Amino acid sequence: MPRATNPNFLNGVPELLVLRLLRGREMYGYELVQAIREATSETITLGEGVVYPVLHMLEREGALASRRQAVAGRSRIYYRLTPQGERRLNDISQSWERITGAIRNVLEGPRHA
Amino acid sequence: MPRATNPNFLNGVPELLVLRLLRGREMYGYELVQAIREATSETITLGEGVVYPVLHMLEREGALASRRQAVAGRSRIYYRLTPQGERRLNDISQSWERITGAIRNVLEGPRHA
DNA sequence: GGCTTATACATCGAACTGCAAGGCATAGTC
DNA sequence: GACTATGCCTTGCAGTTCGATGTATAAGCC
Repeated sequence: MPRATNPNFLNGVPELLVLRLLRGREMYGYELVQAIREATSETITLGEGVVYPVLHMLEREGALASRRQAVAGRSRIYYRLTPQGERRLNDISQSWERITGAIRNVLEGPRHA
Repeated sequence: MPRATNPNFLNGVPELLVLRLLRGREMYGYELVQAIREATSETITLGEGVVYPVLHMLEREGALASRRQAVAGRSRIYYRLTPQGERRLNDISQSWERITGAIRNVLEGPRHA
């Protein structure tokens, strides 16, 4: 019998952060790398080697749409959330809270009235 | 220059849960598998294939000590936290809270006064 | 007696992340 | 003309986690 499974658990935090930061305003990859560092006060630093593959994957799956723009001789690719991407963000956020909530409960102890 | 790195990030949740549950009372592997399921209200289910290797690794590194005991024809291996294991638990817990706190901040948005 | 389920240990291969490193190109600065 | 910052990208490695599988005993059921 197949085991009940936690769908990969806590992975996908980079994906979660990227989706969340793209909610509301479009950004390009390099910008996201720095935004993540700032938004987490240096706690989380994702390299380009993490962010770009995530962006490509999310676009391939329809969660993001992109737009090319030249700026001062440089070519930026701006990404924005699609409706599907917003749904995805909501799903992952919820899942994230369920799981970290469960862990938090365990850490805080069985009962500390 | 070497990139600043987040030390493996969010992995090691099984380890964290095992250490936490062993704080205070000793348990054996099979018991831990179920305790984790119950303590998280079925949110997190770790198979034996996850728990046993973690136990072996933690013992090998001195965070756990074990004791064999026969119960009703079955042989159980009880694990308990060593002082080193307690330190390890504290470190990981702190790190866990720093990181999930940072993520929570991002999820909640830049400012929602 | 024969079947299934629960207890209890264990290992292995596959899959997936995430990371560091590196590569390419332009623009600005000293 | 060398170095840094910006901006894109890919690849190989290492570490986790997962699911499946294996072994053995005990207990319940028909």
